Amino acid sequence: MPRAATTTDAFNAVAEPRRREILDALAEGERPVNDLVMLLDLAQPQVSKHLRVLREVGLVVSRDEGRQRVYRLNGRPLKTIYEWVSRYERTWNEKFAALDDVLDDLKQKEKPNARKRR
Amino acid sequence: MPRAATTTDAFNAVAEPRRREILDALAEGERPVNDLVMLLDLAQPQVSKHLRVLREVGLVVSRDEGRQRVYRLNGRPLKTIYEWVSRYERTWNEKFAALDDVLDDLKQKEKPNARKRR
DNA sequence: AAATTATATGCCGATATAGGAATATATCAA
DNA sequence: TTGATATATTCCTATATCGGCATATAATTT
Repeated sequence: MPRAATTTDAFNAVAEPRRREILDALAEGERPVNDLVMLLDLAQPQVSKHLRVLREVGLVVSRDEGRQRVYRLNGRPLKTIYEWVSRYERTWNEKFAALDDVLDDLKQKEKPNARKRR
Repeated sequence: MPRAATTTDAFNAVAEPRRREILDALAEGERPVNDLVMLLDLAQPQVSKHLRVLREVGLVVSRDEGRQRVYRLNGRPLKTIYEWVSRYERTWNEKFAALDDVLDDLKQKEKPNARKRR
């Protein structure tokens, strides 16, 4: 069984750094494909392919404008990632870590035989 | 050129749902491999393999305890993901969106020929 | 109609998966 | 020492990917 398709979800789509760059560029405003090509210094077909993946997971939407196709960001699917990773904020944030220590101490007073984590 | 290795960074390591499950389990406290095997209902070799990937990107560390190997979470590498995805919070958060609208209006008063996004 | 511009798709090749099964290694128990 | 337990590694196979290149499609201009 190979890896899950890049179009499976936002997690997989966004694991590719070029696609994150594309999203970053679109965060400043919608753009036609060729703008992205020049901005990111990528070959046009690769940009179109990356955009296809991003569209399939709903991270971008497009609109035709003459012979250009203008792509626009839709960050909504990133919410899933944000929500998952947010739960871990305490593991690198010192303030949270300090708070956890206090809470651990309180718990230990309640049940003296509980063992401490972290 | 194939996809970037799963061990390239946290983005790639965490794109696999089983590995997220493992991290979720470890978030509650360190555990030996077999605990994870039973908890997640996965085959032992697959768990070991997933743990290897997680270790290579620094998301877990291990400690030997008798014949068990106890794994502990290190969320630090997730910070990169958090920081990247946080920049997009406004794209799904209504409050931010409303704020952006206000800011857009203010900008339009300054330069009347600026065009509006979103 | 022909040429130009903008974008998408198709084909190719190399490669790193993920799971399954078997096996290796290492520690502990009898 | 033998057996049991805990974990890691190896071999297997199928497949999706990424980039490069060529080409298809579609709209616009001359």
